[in-house]
Amino acid sequence: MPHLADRQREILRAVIRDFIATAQPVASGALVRRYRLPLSPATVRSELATLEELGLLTHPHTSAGRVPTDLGYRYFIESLMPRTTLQPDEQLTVSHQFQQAQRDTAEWLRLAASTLARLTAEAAIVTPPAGITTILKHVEAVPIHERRALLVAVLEGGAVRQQLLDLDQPTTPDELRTLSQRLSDTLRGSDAATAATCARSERGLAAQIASGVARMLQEAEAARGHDVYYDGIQNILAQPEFGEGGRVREMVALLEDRTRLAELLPPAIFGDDVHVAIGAENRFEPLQDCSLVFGRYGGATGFVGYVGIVGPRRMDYARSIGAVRFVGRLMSDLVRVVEGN
Amino acid sequence: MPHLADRQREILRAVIRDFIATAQPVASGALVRRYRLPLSPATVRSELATLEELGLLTHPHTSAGRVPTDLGYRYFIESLMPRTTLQPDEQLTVSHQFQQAQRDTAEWLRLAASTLARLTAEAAIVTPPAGITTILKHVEAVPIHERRALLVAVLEGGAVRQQLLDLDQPTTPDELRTLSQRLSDTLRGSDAATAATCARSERGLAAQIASGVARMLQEAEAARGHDVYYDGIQNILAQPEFGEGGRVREMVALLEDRTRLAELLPPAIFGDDVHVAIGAENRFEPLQDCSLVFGRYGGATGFVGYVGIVGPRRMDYARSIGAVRFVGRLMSDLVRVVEGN
DNA sequence: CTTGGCACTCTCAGCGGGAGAGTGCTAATT
DNA sequence: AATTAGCACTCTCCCGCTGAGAGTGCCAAG
Repeated sequence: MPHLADRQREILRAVIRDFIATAQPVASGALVRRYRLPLSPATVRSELATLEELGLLTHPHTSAGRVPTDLGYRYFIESLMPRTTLQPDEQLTVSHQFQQAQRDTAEWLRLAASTLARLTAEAAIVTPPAGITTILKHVEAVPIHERRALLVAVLEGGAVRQQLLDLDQPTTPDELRTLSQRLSDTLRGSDAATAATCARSERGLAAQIASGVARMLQEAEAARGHDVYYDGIQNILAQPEFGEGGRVREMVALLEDRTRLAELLPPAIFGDDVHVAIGAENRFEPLQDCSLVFGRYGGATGFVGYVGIVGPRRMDYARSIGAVRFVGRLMSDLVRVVEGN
Repeated sequence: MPHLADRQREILRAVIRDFIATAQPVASGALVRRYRLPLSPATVRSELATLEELGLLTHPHTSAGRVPTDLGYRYFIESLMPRTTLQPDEQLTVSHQFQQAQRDTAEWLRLAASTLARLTAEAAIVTPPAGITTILKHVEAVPIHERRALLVAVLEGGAVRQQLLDLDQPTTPDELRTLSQRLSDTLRGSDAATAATCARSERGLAAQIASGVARMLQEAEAARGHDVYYDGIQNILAQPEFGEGGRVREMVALLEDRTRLAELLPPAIFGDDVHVAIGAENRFEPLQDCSLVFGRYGGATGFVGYVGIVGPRRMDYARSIGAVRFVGRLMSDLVRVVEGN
């Protein structure tokens, strides 16, 4: 990261601000006018040339204004940007909505995605908390008729999975109830492998139910890859840089392909704080013109999920980072509540 | 609906086929060449003029080819289009996927949307089966710690809702189990109102749980409006007629606004068969350039949901209708299975 | 080091013209 | 009476041109 004089920092900041606001290359004259710089356009021009040599800005063509490079944005984020939080009233509204949505895992994941999309005016992505969805807390067999039952598994963290089971032998509701109570106690705390082992040591109906549970847990593990929530595609379409051209379609295709999408957020988060990948810094070819702002959330016991947004490089990073951080924190709180602390 | 001579029908069919395939106005010469008509372009031109007078075709401008009107498409669908079904191998693949996804309501709704989007290359919309989600089949209180429990309600049709409950008094797992068993028996078959009445006749912990159930059922009723699944937005972006311009954004905004979206499909289905709304036939302003193909699905007991697609007016109606019909039938089968017949 | 001045470059919108595609009409043909 | 060939006419689309405008880069003066 190059070292800059104060005046250069000031000018770089102004260029990026302006470009974020207008999506147009920024001219020396416009900078002087709009930011009341006590300098002449010529002086600003020479500073701009220096910043360009340092790799922080570019030129679309000879006689156009300046545009930030990935490195320029990076510098901006690291050392020029104020650390902002959401407005108190926004915070209040959002956390209020979250409190109302505790009830249902799927519901609050969807809420998180739509809230984030609205707050940032970008596309938002949320993955469910992993780990939480693969350990059994309780199982129940609900009779449908004498040869069929609905198996309902409550997982650590409150997620619920269900599966129909055709029973080998006719069974009364009472039998089923007793049996599922015993199995629920036996299987509590199991993951898929443990449940499968247990199923082998049982026989008859009990074995059938236990292996049904094992299958559900296994599916729950496998489903993690497909289970991704997104919202705010319209916000991407509203960006002038994505207005036309086939690029948008590829981006949307990526967002709609949950299997690929699930791989987008997780990598490369070390610390606990929000992470930013600018332009070419992310590995996904269709997103080379985009930036990602993402973080992880989760409880004390290490069940973590990811939450983030995708938008143009030219993005209000201060606000985006603030929003992702805030929503991530709210989600962590909720996970902790569900974990029972 | 005007009456047409055989030759006119033939020509109209050819025009619509061609326009669906190419998205370009269709010229008389091109028709003769491509469809090997035993006529001269001049003859075809005069027939085209007749069809235009009848309101089945239009002209973008004087020296351009013909384009179908809404009425033209309507005539095509009613009397020119072959009734087609999906290829046997497609049917097999799709129904196989559906069988694997029985387990989870949310999962198969999502699957239905993505399957339909893939089959038709349009955007797909699916609503959950209503009714099914508002009558209780079973309730279970899972202890989290002594003052907190997770209430899990299994609804008719196998949907599951859940809610955290802070208990007024410390309770042992065994107490909780006994209690929830009794309440499950009492409340089976209730809707929100009945459960609320029952809650008033109980006291202490039982009252708390019962009113929790009532609240969940009520929320389930309210949530129906928000609970819509869509997929295939990328397919809309791929259509040449929607390539640019702000119209697409409005369309996507409509799809992403679940509250409005939920109102899109239900109206005006009388019979059991698939319904088509062409262009201005639907009430939604941003969708005036689109057609909807939608149907309802459901079980014998009258729990119905809607399933459909949105695409450009210029759409392969035969295939779309076939796909919607097929997926709708599969979903009806699944609902019936879950209902226990 | 800063600044005014100036030449130079590049984009963009607008204009005109020519090619091409396609129609509509009319008169000839079957 | 229906069909067809011929032809004039219309409209779009593409191409190249041009002038205006915006903005830079450089240089020489302050």
